[in-house]
This record gives sequence, structure tokens and C-alpha cells, in this order.
Amino acid sequence: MEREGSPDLKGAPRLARSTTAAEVARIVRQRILSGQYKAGDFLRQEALAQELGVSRIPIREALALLEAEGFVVREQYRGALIPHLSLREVEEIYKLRSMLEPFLLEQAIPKLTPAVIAKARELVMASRTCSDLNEWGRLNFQFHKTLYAVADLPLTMQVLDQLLMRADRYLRMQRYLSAEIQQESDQEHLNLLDLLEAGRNEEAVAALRSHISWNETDVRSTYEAALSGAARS
Amino acid sequence: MEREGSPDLKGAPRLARSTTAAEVARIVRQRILSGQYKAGDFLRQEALAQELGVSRIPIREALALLEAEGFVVREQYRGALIPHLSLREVEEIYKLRSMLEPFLLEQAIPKLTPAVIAKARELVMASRTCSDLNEWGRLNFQFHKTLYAVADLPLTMQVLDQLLMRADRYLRMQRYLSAEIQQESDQEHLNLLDLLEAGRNEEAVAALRSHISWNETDVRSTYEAALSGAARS
DNA sequence: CCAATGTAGATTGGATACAATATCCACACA
DNA sequence: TGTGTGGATATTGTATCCAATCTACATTGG
Repeated sequence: MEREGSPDLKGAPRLARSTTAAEVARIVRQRILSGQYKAGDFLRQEALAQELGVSRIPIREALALLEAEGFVVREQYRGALIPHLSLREVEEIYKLRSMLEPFLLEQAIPKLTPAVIAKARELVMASRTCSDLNEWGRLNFQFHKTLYAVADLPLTMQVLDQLLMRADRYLRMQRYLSAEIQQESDQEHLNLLDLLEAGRNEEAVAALRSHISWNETDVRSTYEAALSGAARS
Repeated sequence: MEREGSPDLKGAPRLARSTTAAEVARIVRQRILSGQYKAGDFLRQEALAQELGVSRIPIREALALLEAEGFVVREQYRGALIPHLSLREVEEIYKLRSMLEPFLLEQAIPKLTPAVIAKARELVMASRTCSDLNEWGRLNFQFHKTLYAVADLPLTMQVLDQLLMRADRYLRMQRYLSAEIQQESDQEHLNLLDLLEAGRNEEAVAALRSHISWNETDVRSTYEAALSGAARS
């Protein structure tokens, strides 16, 4: 009977789930992103196993996955540690995004169809009336990925995916402090779509660059404000 | 007694090994690169476990690692499959390298010291007198990574690391057909170091771009030659 | 009082055995 | 010839056990 919201995987639907490890990774990832698990915490295998109703084996595979994604750092015989956010990492993430995303957009533009742009516009509209933090982040991802997908560059997309997931930890921090940034972001997305529809491609790529750059500025200032608020190294 | 060369991990030295899974991943990765395991093959857990003298637990974690690195694709209830090489992936790898590596070199240049350049020169020299294929690839990696390391951009380096490992599968294919490409590559590396030492930084970055571009041309032509040799899709 | 040492509990890493589930393949059958 | 069914095979996951190691705390010596 109990199904939705229950963390127990035993009763989870057999369909719509690849492996238990992947599902565990998904749940733990969400919890790290949502702040339920905090930086500096160790993820205890036994505790996770009991809470999710699975054995330690898939937990360990999930932790391996999350390590590859940068969500935890595993130290031998000590456990899986959630790393602290760092300004250095923000700078790297945004530098890499500003290299990858304009490239992806450029490659995508010749293959863009009205249907793709319509789909992207739908995602922005949904994001504007979205109050849930997790959902907003997901829609944000989907927007970018929808546009880039037509470029058909799976490896590049895979690299970007991991960057966006990492960036999400910082984006969420920002959301706690200022909410109108979301509106600005959505507006910039719409503007980008308008430019693409009008065939003003170079301006669109420039707008994307500027969008990413502004995002970085926001995240950085939020990060620094958070640091000055709480005494930290 | 038996130690060197034995694939059995039971008797491996306790030092210089983090976890069994990481060691298994390292061995399997080498075997994929060296062609001992071929594209299209499935890696069987039980077979690997028996051959390496470990249980299937670390094997499974190793396969998870290798999947994150793109060396295998795991299909549920079917196993870990070594993916075929593809021209599309070559193009993506080299496009990404040509974005990341010049950036890394630019960031590294202000921090380069004579000691670092000397270390890099040593690596090229060693690579010139190196007959072993595995060793040559390792030296090649080390050369690039030594220069970039001083930029102190760990995330970018991690991304590049995975790209270089993937690229290695294609580089090795090339080596089977033409050996003098190695000499050319070494020469270009030396040239790059000369430019850096002379402080001709922009020329050095340009030389790196050209080096990567030439590499791609070589790999592509080798790939296409191999395809025309063996009938394939 | 403080530092070094030592010991006990907790935790990870790994082995083994076993159950459940899905895939693959060969063989019987229409 | 084409099809489908059952067993062999392989992966996925569970349960249990043990060794290696880390952490915290207590003890001891100065």
C-alpha cells in the first residue's frame, strides 16, 4: 500500500528502476542537493542500508557512483565524506560551462526545429510557476539539455551533465537567499529562445555566454555572503 | 614468492594499493587499452574474480568505476560490454581536448617554473627511448599533466584525465599502423617546451592547439583506414 | 598537568554462500 | 522453415562472517 514518499526500496515498483544501486544514488544525490545531508558529514553504509531497506552491496556501488560524480569523497576505512563547497570549484565549473555550453549551442543551432524550441519554451513556462526547489532545478536542467540534445554530442553532454549536477549544489545555496534570481534566469531563457526563433544566432550564443557569466556572479556573491555570515576557513 | 607479473591480487604488496576495486579497475583498464579485451566482449564477473583471485564484490565496484570512465557499458542482467570505438567519439574527444588543454596551458604558464619544464623534458626524453606501448602512453599522459598541474584546477584536470584515458584507446590503434608518429609527437612536445622556456607563450599555446589538431587528423585517418580494411558498420 | 601508549568499539573492505531474476540458446514441435 | 519453451548461464541483491583500520577514550609515565 504505502508507496509514494516511502524511502524503502523493497516495495518500490519493479518497473521504472534500472538497478537498486542507481536508485540509491539518485536518492542520496537528492538528499545532498537538498541539504538533508550536509557537507562534512560521513555517509554510513549500514545506516543508509537500513533506512532504504537494502543491503550494503548496492549502497557501496551507489557511493562509488556518487564519488565519480563528485558528490562524495571516499576515504579508505573512514567512509564517504560529503565535500565542502569551495569557491575554487565554482570558478572551475563556470569556466568549463562557458566553454562547453556555447559550443553545444553552436552545434545545435543548425539542427534546431520549431518543435524543440516549443518544448524548451514549455519548460521555461513550467519553471516560472514552480515553487518546489527540486523541481525548478530539474526544469532548469531540462531546458538547457533540450536545446543541446539535437547537437547529438553524447560525450560532451555527459561531461556537461556532471558539471550541472555539481553546479546544482551551489545554485541551491543561492536560492535560499534570493528568489528573484529565478525570475531573471527564466527571463533570460525566454530571451534566448526569442533570439533563436528570429534566427539571430550569434546574438543567441552571446546571450548564453552572458547568462552563464551572470549565473557565476550570482553564485559567487552568494557564496561569499554565506561565508562572511558563518565564520569559516 | 610469485609476485611480479602475477595477476593474483592476494599476494600483492599491502602498500601502494588503495582498494582492491581500484586495483581491479586499473588492471582491466590496461587490458582494454592493450586490446587483450576487445570491443564487443562482455566482461564476466566470475571469470575476472577467479583470474584475479578476488571475490565478485570488488569486481562489481571496479566495473562501476570503468563505466563512469566510459570503458564499459553495463546492460542490466546482461553484463559489462566493452563499447566499440566510433569516429563520433574521436571527434568529440578531440574537440573537448582542444578546448580544455589550451585553457589549462594558459592558466599554467604564469606559474611554470624551470623545474617543471625540466621534469616535462625528462618525460619526453624517456618516451623517446621507450619501446613499451603501455609505458609510452603513460609518459605521454604524464607530460601533459605535469605542465597543467601547476594551474591547480583539479576539476578541469579530472575531466581531462577521463578524456585522455578514452583517447588512449584510439591512440593505440594508431600505433599499430604507424610508429614514426610517436617521434613526431615527441618532437612537437620538445618544441612546445622550447617555446615555453623562451617565454613565447602565445606561440606555445598555438603549438599545443596544432599538436592536438594533428593528433586528431592522425587518429581519424588511422580509424578510417582500419574501417576500410575490416568491413564494419 | 600533559604527552605518549594502548586498548576496545565502530566502520569499512572483502569473502562466501545463497536466492531471485533476467537473458541466452538449443532443441522439440508445428 | 519458423516458433516457442525450458534449462543453463549470468547478473543482481541478501545475509553473514571476518580482517584491517580508524576513532575515542582510558591509562601510564614524565
